[in-house]
Order: sequence, then structure tokens, then C-alpha cells
Amino acid sequence: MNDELFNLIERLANLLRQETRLEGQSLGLQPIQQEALYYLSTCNRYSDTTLAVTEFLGLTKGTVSQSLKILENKALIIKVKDKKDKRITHLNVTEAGHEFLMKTCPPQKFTDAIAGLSVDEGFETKTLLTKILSNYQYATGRTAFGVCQHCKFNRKTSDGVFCDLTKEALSSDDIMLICREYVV
Amino acid sequence: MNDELFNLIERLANLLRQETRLEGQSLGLQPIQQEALYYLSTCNRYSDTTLAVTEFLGLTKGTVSQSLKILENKALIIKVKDKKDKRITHLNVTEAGHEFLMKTCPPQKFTDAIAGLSVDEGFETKTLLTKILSNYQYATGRTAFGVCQHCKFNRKTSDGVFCDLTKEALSSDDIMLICREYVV
DNA sequence: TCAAATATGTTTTGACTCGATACTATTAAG
DNA sequence: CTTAATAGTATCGAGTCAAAACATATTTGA
Repeated sequence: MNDELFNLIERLANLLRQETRLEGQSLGLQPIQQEALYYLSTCNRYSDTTLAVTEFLGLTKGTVSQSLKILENKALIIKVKDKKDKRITHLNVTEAGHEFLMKTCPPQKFTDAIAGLSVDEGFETKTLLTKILSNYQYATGRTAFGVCQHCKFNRKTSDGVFCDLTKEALSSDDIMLICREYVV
Repeated sequence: MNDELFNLIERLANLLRQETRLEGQSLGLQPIQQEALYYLSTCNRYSDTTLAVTEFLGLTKGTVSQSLKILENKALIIKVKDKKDKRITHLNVTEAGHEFLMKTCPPQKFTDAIAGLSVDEGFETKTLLTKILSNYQYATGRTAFGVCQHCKFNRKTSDGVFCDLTKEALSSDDIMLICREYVV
């Protein structure tokens, strides 16, 4: 069973990588660069750094630093120094970056393939893959990267929503994004 | 929905790639080389060529030729010229190759993650991913690479099993393998 | 308070991936 | 019997990747 699932995921990933490569040709973007850009468009302000991208993609920080430099040169992201901690650089997706993602992510033919599923099947697939990913992250001791609003540090008060970890107020947009500090 | 499924598959693939990279370090094998080796261990005698690996991995033949050369240098595969068509070279996995795959494929922690699923969930995941892969292959116009015995060219006779495409007899081992000529 | 440890991020190096292109050899087609 | 198609290899340049060294900035702790 694990053999077959391994095979299926690898093959889906290969097709996805191939289509991503094609989609990226217009801007000369490699698949890994597009993945980093996509991640940055889905994460919150605690998770838009080189190190967070590194953890998310499972690479080393030197490697990721190179890919981000290319995204910056192509004006798809801009680097913004953190006000409080001068070691930290935030990576914001530019208008051009969002525009590119809108057109290419997820790739068209993948979307077509998913459209062949019923609503129930789509939901079921999502549930099962989420469980496998969660198990896999646990087995490898990796960070979970969950959605802010489902995190245990997320606390609703009469004044709004707070993060008990960073002690900061969160907006309704904030809590929909992915956070590297996510804990069940 | 397609957004979330895209995300889940990419993240699973990233973890898998990372673990594969680790597993391959003992022999100095890159992830893509391991994928090629794994494919060659699962395919039949009509599908063990450079071009078949190329189609399966979704790369160009020049690239694949390089990776296969490395697998040959490490004595994990051997090249055997086809008797009938001298253009074709068959790629056979050696004993050392099978041994390596036994230890590393699928990766241990992935297997652990799958073990966290119930039998029903595992079966359901397999069914759903198979459907997505099939849809995706159709959308991209790619070869399906299915199991021989479920192919429309596979014909059972009183003498045994035949392939109507190649006009050759098939053994009970043959029909369990993946074929690039597979047609529903 | 101030030196050591830790954290964030960049740069460099060398092996490898990848597509593109050009190439050889063999087989099929007209 | 010439031309086209098929299988595979070789080379090139841009990019990926880990590892290591490095530069800053912050935290720890004696």
C-alpha cells in the first residue's frame, strides 16, 4: 500500500513540476522559485523570511537565499528590514508577483484534473492528504505550517483576535494565512 | 479546492524529495536518479529504455541519458542491446540496484506516515489519487503507464496471456509490471 | 557589563540537473 | 535508395543544491 501511494504522489509531483516549469518560462522562473513565491503569497508576517521559506521547502538557507535573490532581481518580491530585529528581512510579494501567481498557480491542467472530481471526492482527498502530511511532518520532526486561526496560540477576546505567542493583535486577514509557529 | 490540493501535493512531494535525498547519500545518488532506478524496477521489457524513463519522469532525453550513465557507472543498472532493433538499449536493474531500492524505497518515514492511516483510508486515498493522476495525464496528453494486465491489448487465451500490440506471449510476472504502451 | 553563544542571512565552491541543440546510428517509408 | 523518423549520446550554459565560511545583530549568562 505505501508502495503504491509513494508511486502516485511521485508521479503527480513530476507532472506538476513539468507543468510548473512550462508556466514559468515566460518570466524565466524555475519551479523552486515559483514554489517560494507561492509560499510567500500564502504566509503571514511572522513567516515571510528566508528561514521560514527554508523550513517550508526543506532546503538549506544558502540555497534559498540564492533563489530569493533571483525573485528580488525580477521584482517579484521586495525585501523589507524588520523594525524591531535588524537581523530579520521580510519578503513581500509585489503587484507583479501576485499577477504572475494569479495566472499560473495552480497550473491550468492540474485544475482541469481536479475539476474531474466530485465535490465530495475533492473534500475527501483534501482530508486524507492533510492527514498524511501531518503524520509525515510529525515523523520527520518538521514544522507544521498551519493556518493561524486553527493554532492553539490564537485567542479570541472581546477586542478582537490575539496571538498568545507574539502578544500581538491579529486582523481578520492575518488569521487566514499560514504561520511557521503553528501548533495544534 | 484545487488550490489546497495543489498545496498539499507540493508539500508532500517536498518532504519526500528531502527524505529521498538523505536516503541516497550512502551511494551518492540524487533524487532523480533514484526515481529512475525505482521506475526501472517496476516496468516491463517494453518500457525499460531511455525514452520510456524520459516520458515517465517528464524530462528531456538528453538529461535522462546523463542520469542513467551515472546509474550505470555505479553498477546499479546494466545496458543490454536489443536483439532485433539495434537502436534500442534495455536497462536492467542489477542485484546491487534491487538491494538499494529494498532499503530505501519508499523512504522509512513516509511509510511511518502511511501506517497512521486505517486500511480503508489507505485504499480510499489510493483510489482518489489514481483518479487525479489519470485525469491529469489525460489533460496533459501524457502516456498513462499502467499495469500490463489491465491494458486493452492484454488478451487471455487457452495457451496463456498475449499482448495484441507486440504479438508476444506474456508471463505471469510480465503482466504485473508497468508498461509505457498501456491503453485503457 | 561585556564576552560567548545563538540567530538571521549572504557568499562561495563544486557536483549535479535541466533544456536546448547538435550529433551518430539504425530502421522505416515512399 | 533516398528521405524521414526513431533511439540514444555529447556538449553547453543557466540554475539547484549542500556545505562551509562569513557578516551582523541579538540574547545569555557569568
